[in-house]
Amino acid sequence: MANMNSALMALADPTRRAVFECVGQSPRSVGEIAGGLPVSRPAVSQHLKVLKDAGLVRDRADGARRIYFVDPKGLEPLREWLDRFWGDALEAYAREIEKQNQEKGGRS
Amino acid sequence: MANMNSALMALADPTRRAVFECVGQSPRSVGEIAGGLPVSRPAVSQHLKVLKDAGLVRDRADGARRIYFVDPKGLEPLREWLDRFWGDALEAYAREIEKQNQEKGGRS
DNA sequence: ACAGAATGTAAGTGATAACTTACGGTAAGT
DNA sequence: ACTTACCGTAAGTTATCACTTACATTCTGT
Repeated sequence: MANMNSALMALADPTRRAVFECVGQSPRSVGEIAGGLPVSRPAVSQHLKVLKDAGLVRDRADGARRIYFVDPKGLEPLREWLDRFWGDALEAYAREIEKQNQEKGGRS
Repeated sequence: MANMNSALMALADPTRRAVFECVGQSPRSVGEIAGGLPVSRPAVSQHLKVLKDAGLVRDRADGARRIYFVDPKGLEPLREWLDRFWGDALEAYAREIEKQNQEKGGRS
């Protein structure tokens, strides 16, 4: 998929986000990632599959191992959505606070 | 809570994100929000509670109605995390691609 | 005071997701 | 060729989540 929805769903789970951040520090194998987390290796493998389907990570072969590394492109849709929403939210919030102040001052 | 984890979990659900974006366009009541979505009004109420606990929206009384509006502060932790991770990811990705090119060129 | 509107909450249900163990497949070393 | 290491996937279980209907509460207007 690799759209914003799949990226958000993938990053929502704390364990999976820990996997993502671990891979973000430096490219690592599945066993290395699982070694630093309180879950089994297959669990990490499944998390990596979700992250890969979301376009957040990619992998390459290294002998019998598989090295995973982050793909910044996967974060781009999320960044764009957040930036756009951020601007609108700031404006709307300013208008809302102004409205509340008017209500306070204008009451009988 | 109002940390990054709760914000991500709250925004992961498509319906709840639709509620969030609807409120983001302009402050609205619960009934107005539910009118534009294919779910019941109590469902919207529950989604708003999650968004409120995550610090993403706030509400004010308006007679018998409740007007909900976005709070940009709720998005701030998520923005900071994403910006920081974005920079690291770009560097790491550049190193990774460089390494892959070296492997290609350096093979016997 | 009463009727109606708007909302929050409780209870129950179906689906989904995260995790485990068990198994199959591929690559490296002896 | 055989063993070992590393990984992905299937099957099953448990918990959580999103949704619905039913009910309680608060506010407004008559």
